[in-house]
Amino acid sequence: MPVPVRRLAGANLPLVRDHNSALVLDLVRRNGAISRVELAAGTGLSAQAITKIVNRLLADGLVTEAGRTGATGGKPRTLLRLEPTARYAVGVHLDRADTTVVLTDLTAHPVARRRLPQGMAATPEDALTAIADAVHSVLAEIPDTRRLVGVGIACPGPLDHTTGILHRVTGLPAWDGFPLRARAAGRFGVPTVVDKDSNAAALGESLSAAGTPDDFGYLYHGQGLGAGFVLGGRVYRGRRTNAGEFGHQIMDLDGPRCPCGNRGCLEALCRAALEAGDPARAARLVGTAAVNLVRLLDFEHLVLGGPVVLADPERYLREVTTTIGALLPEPTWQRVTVTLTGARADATAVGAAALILAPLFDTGVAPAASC
Amino acid sequence: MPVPVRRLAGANLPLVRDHNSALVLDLVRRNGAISRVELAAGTGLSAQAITKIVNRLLADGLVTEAGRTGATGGKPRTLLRLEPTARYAVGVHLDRADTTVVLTDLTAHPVARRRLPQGMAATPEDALTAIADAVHSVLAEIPDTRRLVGVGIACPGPLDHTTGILHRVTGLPAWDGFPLRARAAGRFGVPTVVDKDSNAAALGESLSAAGTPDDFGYLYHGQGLGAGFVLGGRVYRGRRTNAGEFGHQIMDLDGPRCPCGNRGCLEALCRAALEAGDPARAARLVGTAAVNLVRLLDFEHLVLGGPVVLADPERYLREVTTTIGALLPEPTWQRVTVTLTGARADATAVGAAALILAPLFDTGVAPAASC
DNA sequence: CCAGTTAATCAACAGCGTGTACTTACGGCA
DNA sequence: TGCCGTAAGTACACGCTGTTGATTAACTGG
Repeated sequence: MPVPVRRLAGANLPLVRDHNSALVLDLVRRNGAISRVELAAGTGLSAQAITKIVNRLLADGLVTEAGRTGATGGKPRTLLRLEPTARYAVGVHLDRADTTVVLTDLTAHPVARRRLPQGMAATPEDALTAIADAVHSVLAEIPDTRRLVGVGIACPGPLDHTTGILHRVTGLPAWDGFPLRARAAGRFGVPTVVDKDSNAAALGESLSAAGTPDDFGYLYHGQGLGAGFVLGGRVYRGRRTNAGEFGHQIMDLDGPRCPCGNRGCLEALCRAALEAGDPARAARLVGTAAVNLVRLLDFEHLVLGGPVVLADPERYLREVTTTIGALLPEPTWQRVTVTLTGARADATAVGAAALILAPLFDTGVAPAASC
Repeated sequence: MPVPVRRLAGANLPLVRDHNSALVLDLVRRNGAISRVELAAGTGLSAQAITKIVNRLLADGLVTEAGRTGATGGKPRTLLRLEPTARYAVGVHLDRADTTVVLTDLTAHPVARRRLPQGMAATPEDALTAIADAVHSVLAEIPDTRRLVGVGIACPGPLDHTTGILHRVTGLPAWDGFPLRARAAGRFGVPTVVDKDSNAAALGESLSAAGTPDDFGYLYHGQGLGAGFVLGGRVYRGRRTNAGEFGHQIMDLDGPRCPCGNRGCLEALCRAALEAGDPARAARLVGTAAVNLVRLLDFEHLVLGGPVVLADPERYLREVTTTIGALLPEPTWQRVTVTLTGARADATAVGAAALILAPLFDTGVAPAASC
């Protein structure tokens, strides 16, 4: 039988329910405290439907009633909030030199944290063992282990997010082809997801920062340079999870050779600047590449993170911001805002946890940006 | 009352129906001819649901039964096809120097075509009058005017797709702030949509070419250089319809000044190459910028269009392809395919019609790319 | 204390896909 | 020619969704 091209996407009643529940939960999350009336207006659903949905969420303990608004001549509105302790997620940032494990609550706020000296220099199995220990250690903070939604793992690419298999991680042949997701899931016994570090960090920013827009780019400057894109409120990974290859953007046709074989890659230029003791110039180069990015994807918001950024965050931010301001014309473009990642050094680990939390607020059915 | 952040997205029964109908219609479109069994497998819906949905589509005349497959020991499958004449759309490519108007059927194939000497050099009202005449002229080809879904208009940016208002079109102050969508809709009396030329062309490729993937980039090389992105089967426009600003990608930090004020913009480099009588070099420059694009968005497919490309399509295609091959490493990247736009000179006008047809195959509720 | 107003809920209902059972339509074989 | 096995496609009752229309809850103001 010829296999149809499109993957399953038929909608039925349970799916409608889950979608609307997630939609309401997402609205509660974004607004901090919100009334049923506003939920109805924000979703387009009737007040009656909101009542039913909220009752389900209350029964599940996901939201709680928290005070009421000042009345304006009628019954005051009851405010609803997320119950942070209703669910937890573990985020693992598996990096080259070390590993960070965090436990976050439903609001993606970290409540426990472990740092492991083992990174990807260790063998996969050794690293997994150390991670498993740390995961079990942080889980002691949870009142009821059943509240754990799952474990998210962020690590350097390339990798395949759908299968959770790592590919050719630079300089780490032992991890090439390692089925990280399957192995980790087997150890933890809970849903496990693997994603690129920059994707995770971007999603983490989306979930943990309050007013994060639906479209923005996360720029990670560490040993390498990567980017994570949130488009329409979701991580955009591309077909092979290769999206966000920021470091090898060709910025200078006659530039210096990069180990990748090409000339004038952003990463090669930045490295040269850093080795020359000029981090400000590296930041300006990233700013220039960011301008290209803004022009391509119409971003109005960028988030900066990673060790190089955090070495002197304010200066890095300043250099990037002024570069963008200098290279973009006034009219529309000037709306672009640039911020530093909220979770600082733990941003990627928190983002890894966000990989697990995000589906609670988005069941995979979303509105279009069409006419 | 504080307005909730998120726009309406609550799902109810009618929406489920429309979504599933569009989903089925999309599967029929993509596969050319497909059986109910395959529709069930492809959507995840039960055979009974497919029966109901297909019956609705048959009643509406959108699909027709067309033969059956060879039986394999049981009842043979009945094949379903789109009925091309069931719906029509008009596409208008309003360009600087001239205007192209096409009428397409449901499959986005052009069935009538008019070329107008008036472009955006004319006053908006004069141009609209000429367009309106052409639109009424092509509508004579339709058996029943009620089958017209609407009119799509593609023109150079910047513009706002949601409002249909043009902004600061370079060198055409008369059009600045012109509410094209509203004015055109008033004249035609049918749904009207306005979008950037490159966005329209990209969507047109998505709808008219058979095996177009869900994610690809359309590169337009004409008077300027623009790009249109189809991500997850939909045009990605960004918040202000500014996505796809490809011409002012900075490719050479020490390059020549561009009229935009910066140095080394792709457009400036290409223009210099063309003026030097070296179109091959221009194509290679575009190829280099395309490599950056592929790395950022993980594209496995690119489509080339626009006058400069079509001046010598095969050579342009060859130069771009070889450049990409030279700059991308073997392993994963090498899957990238590059093609020429199918509709050639009318590609943008056909794409404008596709803006109207696309919602028939996608109601705005779509699957996620999540775990 | 009651009228006016707004929030939230209760109750009956329409319509979606689903599950079970049935009909249709073909090939194979006697 | 007729029967059987197989697979496609359909009827019908059902569960569950959000919706519409009426009702109750909770506050302000006179």
